[in-house]
This record gives sequence, structure tokens and C-alpha cells, in this order.
Amino acid sequence: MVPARDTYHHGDLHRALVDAGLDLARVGGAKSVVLREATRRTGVTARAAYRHFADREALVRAVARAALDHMGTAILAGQTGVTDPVDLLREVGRGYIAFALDEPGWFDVAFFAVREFVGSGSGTGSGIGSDTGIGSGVGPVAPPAGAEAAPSRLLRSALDALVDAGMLGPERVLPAASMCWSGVHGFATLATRGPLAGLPRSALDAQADRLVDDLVAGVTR
Amino acid sequence: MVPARDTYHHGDLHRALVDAGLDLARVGGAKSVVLREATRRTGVTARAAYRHFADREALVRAVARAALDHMGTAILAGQTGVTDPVDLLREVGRGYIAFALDEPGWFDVAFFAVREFVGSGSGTGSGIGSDTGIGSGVGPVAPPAGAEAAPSRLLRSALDALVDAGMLGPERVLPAASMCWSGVHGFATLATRGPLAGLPRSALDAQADRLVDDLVAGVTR
DNA sequence: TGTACATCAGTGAACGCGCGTTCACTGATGTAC
DNA sequence: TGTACATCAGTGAACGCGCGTTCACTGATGTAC
Repeated sequence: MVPARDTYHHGDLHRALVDAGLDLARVGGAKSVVLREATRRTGVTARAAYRHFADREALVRAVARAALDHMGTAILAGQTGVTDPVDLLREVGRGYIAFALDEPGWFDVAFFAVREFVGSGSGTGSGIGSDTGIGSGVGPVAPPAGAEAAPSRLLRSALDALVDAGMLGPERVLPAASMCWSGVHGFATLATRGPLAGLPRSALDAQADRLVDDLVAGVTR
Repeated sequence: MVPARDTYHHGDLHRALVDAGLDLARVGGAKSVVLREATRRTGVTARAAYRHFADREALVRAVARAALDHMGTAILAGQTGVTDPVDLLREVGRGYIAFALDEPGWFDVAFFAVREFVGSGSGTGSGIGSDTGIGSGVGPVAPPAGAEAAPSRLLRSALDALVDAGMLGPERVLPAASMCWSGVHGFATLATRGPLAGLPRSALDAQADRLVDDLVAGVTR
């Protein structure tokens, strides 16, 4: 299981720990990203992790970012060959939910990692960081750091394409984004860790398709 | 803090522990419902809890049920005096989100309590139990145990009222429920423990109102 | 080209924490006769 | 009405767990001269 190292120095321990964290998160979500276990799997002392991450939370954040990247990539892959802007938007929704159902652990760590829920008082920032911004409703949105294919960016792109096609008023982009994101995120959450969790996959897929169609119809109406 | 008991027998330890659990959940969500702390606050030995709950999970489930009751009650309260079916639906959506923003800890425990997310394989049941059923899409739905004012029931009632008013086809009830529930739940989740968590309350409220209006428009279109 | 030395990436053992849970037990309560 | 006794609701101490984190340390690497 543990690849025995022949060198004292690991080479790329940072990446190796994130990869191990992804494996852990895949099976058990954010709470399963255990620092000791990640180092164990990497064949390294627990202490070694602190050379690369300030604490466990920093590791979990890195894993969350990586999971979000995977999500973006998966959604993007579902869009290949699609040019019609309406279909493009539909694929964002389908891809978002499909990823959550296919990889509930990664979906979990991507969105439920650090901030278990916002406690009392106002938060320090804007949550997870790399997938924020859409729908903040105040002027041009700063691009998220690094994540080119972040789900929220893909959603935004699809909506922009609708605007270009004359199928959506520019002033409707933000509300539309809000409705679409809330809709698919809510369904994904209800289906992976909520009351819908027990339903068979086929039923969830059918419901998801209908939901996405309704959302798209609501937006392009 | 701890009310000193004068009797050896507590009286209603079951309820007292759930109440203590609600206090804990209110501040820190599901993960803060700690059995030992609940007994401490009740002025009772940790062991005593096992006379009333099989294990910690059973306690958390009871707290989740109580929190869901509070949620239903809050939504119901927001509907007082409202008779127009469209407004009725709107109030369900507003109330759902408002409760999540007002009581993120209770919202958390109500929906994210036991099943952190559905692990590998098919689940044993249908999730949280008392708020399931809408949108399962197969015939008449068994009434949830006890929770008369469960949020999903209030949503269903509002949609039924729209049907009675001739504003919604009966075959559209389930899809509409799916879209509404997903929409408000998603927004509530993004706002309390997701990327929208850092936004000021006023911005969230404004966005929520717009979202609910859009959802209602999408349903009654 | 060789050597001194600063720098960096690891080691291995240990600590304290708070938790859920279990042990054998005792104090209070209510019912049968 | 009093007493024996089953039943139930608590006690108090302890256990083991696995975690995140810290200690002083050593092995490997690369750069200056």
C-alpha cells in the first residue's frame, strides 16, 4: 500500500499529501481527510506534513480546491461538442449534479470542508474562496484564483453565451445564476446528504434532468 | 448554569437532554451536539443518557427532529394571515431561507445531522426520515411521523393550493416541489456553509427574495 | 575541484485532549399481598 | 396499613481511541569561496 521511499527526501510531498487527502475525501468526505492517515499513506511521519501545511485545516483546504478542480473538469468534459447556448447551460446543471452523485465525497469536501457553517457574527471572507463571486451583485466580479474551470465560472460563461445569443437580458444574468446555482446545489445536497439520499440513482437522475430542464426554462423564458 | 437537582430522579431527562442538545446545536450545528456536554448541562452523569438514548447518534437524531419542528413552526408563523396561494408559496420559500439564516445551527442539525453524506452503496432508508417524500414520484406519499408542520409538508400544501386555484396542473406538483425545495435549500446551504457565507445579511436577504420570486414565477408560469 | 556550512526536509517518540462508551453498583419508586 | 421486593433511573470512576500537534533532533542538499 505504502510505496516505500528509497530517498530521504520525498520529492513532492505537498502534492502527495493532497493526493492522499483526495483519496480519503473520496470515500468519506471532508471529515475523512485525516492528517495522520494522509501521511501514513504517503509513507511519511505525521510531523512531515507540517513542513508543507500550517495545520490540518490548510491541508483540507488544499484538498477542497483540488476536488473543485476535478468538478470543473468533469463539467467541462460534459460540454464537449455542445455549442447551442441553451444546451451549454443544461450541461452545466447536469454535470454539476452528476458530479455530486458520482463523487459525493469530493462534492462534500469541495463545499463543506472548512466552514462547517457560518457561526455567529460576520464571516471573515467569502467562504471557500475559489468558487465565489457569482451573484454577489456588485459590479464586475474578481476572477477566482487559479480555478479556470470552476463550476461557477462555467455557469457564468453559459449565461453570458445566452446573453450573446439574445436569449437573456444582461440584467438577468445575476438572478439567473443565483437560481441555477441554488437549484442544482440544493438538489445535489438533498440527494447526497439530505432526505433524498436513499433514493435509487435512476430516480435521482430522472428527477435531476427534469429539474435542470425546469431551471433552464425558467431562465430563458 | 447547571440547575442543581434536589431529587435523585430527574423527571424528564429525555426532554432535558434534547433541549440541551438544541442549545448546543444552535451555536455549533450538528457536530456540537456532544453527549457528555448535554449531560453536563443537565446536571447528570454521562452514563445517565444511555437510559434514554441508545447512543450519541440517537440523541442527535432527536435533536434534528426537534430542530425541524422549530423550522416548520417558524415557516408556518410567517404564513399567518396569508390566503393567496401564490403568496402562500412565496412565504414557504422566504421562511425556509430566513430560518436557515436566522438559525444556521438548527438548520445544520436538521439536515446534516446523521448521514454526513451517503457513503458507498445504497442507503438503508430515505435519509432524515421526518421530512422526506416530496418528489419521490411514486404514488401517494406516506405521511412523515409526527411532524405536522414539516417544511416539506408546508411546501406541498402551498402547491396543492395552487392546484385548487387552477394555477398549477396537478402533474406539475412534483416537479414544482423539486424545483422549489432544491432552490431554497441550495441557497440556504450556499449562504450558511458555502461560498456565499461571507456576504452581509442584507445582501443575502435581497438575493433570497429575488430567488424566491423567480422560483414562484417559474412554477406558476 | 574540494570543502565548510547554511538550509531545508525529514525522523521518532511523546503529550494532552475530549470524546463515546462500559463497569458494577446504589438510591428512589411503585405494586402485590 | 405495613412490608417485601421487583423495577427503574440514576452514580462515579475508568478505559481505550485516534486525533492534532510539539519536542529536540538528524539526514540530505546546494551554494560560496
